[in-house]
Amino acid sequence: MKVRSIRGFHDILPEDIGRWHHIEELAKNLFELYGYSEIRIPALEFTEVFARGLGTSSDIVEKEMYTFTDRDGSSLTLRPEGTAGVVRAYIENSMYTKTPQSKLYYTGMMFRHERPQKGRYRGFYQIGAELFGADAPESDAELIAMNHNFFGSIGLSGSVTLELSSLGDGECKPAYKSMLTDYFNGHKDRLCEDCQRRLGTNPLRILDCKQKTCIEISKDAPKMLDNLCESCTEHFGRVKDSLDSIGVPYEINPKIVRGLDYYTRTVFEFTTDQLGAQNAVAAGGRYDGLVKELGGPETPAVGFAMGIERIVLLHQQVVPEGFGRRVDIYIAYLGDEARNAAFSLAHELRSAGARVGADYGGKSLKSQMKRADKSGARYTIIIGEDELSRGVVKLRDMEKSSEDEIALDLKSQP
RNA sequence: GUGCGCGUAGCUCAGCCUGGUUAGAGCACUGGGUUGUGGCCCCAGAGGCCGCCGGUUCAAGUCCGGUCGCGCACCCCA
Repeated sequence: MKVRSIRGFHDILPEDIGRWHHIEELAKNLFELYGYSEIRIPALEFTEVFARGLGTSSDIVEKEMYTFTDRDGSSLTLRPEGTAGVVRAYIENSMYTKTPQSKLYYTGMMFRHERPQKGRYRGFYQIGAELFGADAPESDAELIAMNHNFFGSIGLSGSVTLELSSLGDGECKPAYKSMLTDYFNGHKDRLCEDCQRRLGTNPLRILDCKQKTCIEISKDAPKMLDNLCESCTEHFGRVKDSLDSIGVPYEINPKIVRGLDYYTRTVFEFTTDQLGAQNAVAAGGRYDGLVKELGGPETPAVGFAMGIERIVLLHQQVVPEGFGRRVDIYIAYLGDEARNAAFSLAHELRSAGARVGADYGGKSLKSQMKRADKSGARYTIIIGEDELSRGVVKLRDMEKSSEDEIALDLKSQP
């Protein structure tokens, strides 16, 4: 029996890594442009960090966490998302005493024990950013704009849609929730099985149900956006105005339901219709209560996370070519003496900064040329006995199929 | 956790319905056609517990049952 990887976990192979690097580099550079710094935090935390952070009724905490007992009996969990751990680090390192605002970004693998499907893995990568200590709506807008610009920078503006809503704050959110529960209770017998259950757990999700009768019932349900308190209405209005003022397009979707319990006020998702059932490629929002919930001072915060696999998948569809790794020069040789020369020359060229490919397998020149072709090298240097005795090598331009002889030691810069 | 689909060469798949010689193709790989020149073409070669276990049968890649694995969808979510 061969060894194999765990279900839902996958390898990212060399042929794909160029695209990953491209996407990750653009994200990091962009985030730093906005003043964010990277923070690296553990993949493993005390279970409590997530249980308290995400809310015990959320599906993630209820049934999707990789939780196990450590040798001393404490309960540990592999992070299912990034925010709770960043908040823990923010509190533990008293970052609120250092600067009035903290702008942090992170990247790494997250773990959720779900049934895998297209664009969904049990071990998957996210890049996320969190802004602590800012309660102004313009901060929400700036963060969203940063996310929007990221999609622009990797050429996916046309493939994603920004959906925006507000969930209300500590006051109007619970009030709306009970209003909604009352409403759906009145139609309970007509709701689907799932929705009857949701009524008890999270009535907001009923609004997102795909069953025909549930959709019908939802049509006349009270809307969160009509029931925001005065300050939340004003906050949401200013978020929209700010986005308008810099031309970031969005669609209001009052049915956005985030999976984590900690969100307040602004929530948003960048969605696509090109990835099957997994339509969210990035999502986030404001979470003003979380820092306090985890034992820190009352601190407003807003953040988001992007699913890298999903973005890579989408990027592959939109920009299919051009991310293979290449070498600049391939060195082919004939004979033992020439092999020594090839070995030294490869070393020299690499010292000079060229990406050089060569294999010393003693294969035929034809075979070496094939490998040179596959390696994507623009030039192939051919060292034969003949040339060696004259102190020259052949430089073949693989695109033009032309050859020149150049001196072995004074390499002209190709 | 639920439903549906699929497991045959490194990869993509045909063959299964209607059981019957040595299980096929394309791509990739190796060698040759060209004593030292890539892509296109031609020739040859190598590469298979037909996922696994059991059942039916004279005979199973093919039919049946189970099991494991994978995929998609639901739930939920990045």
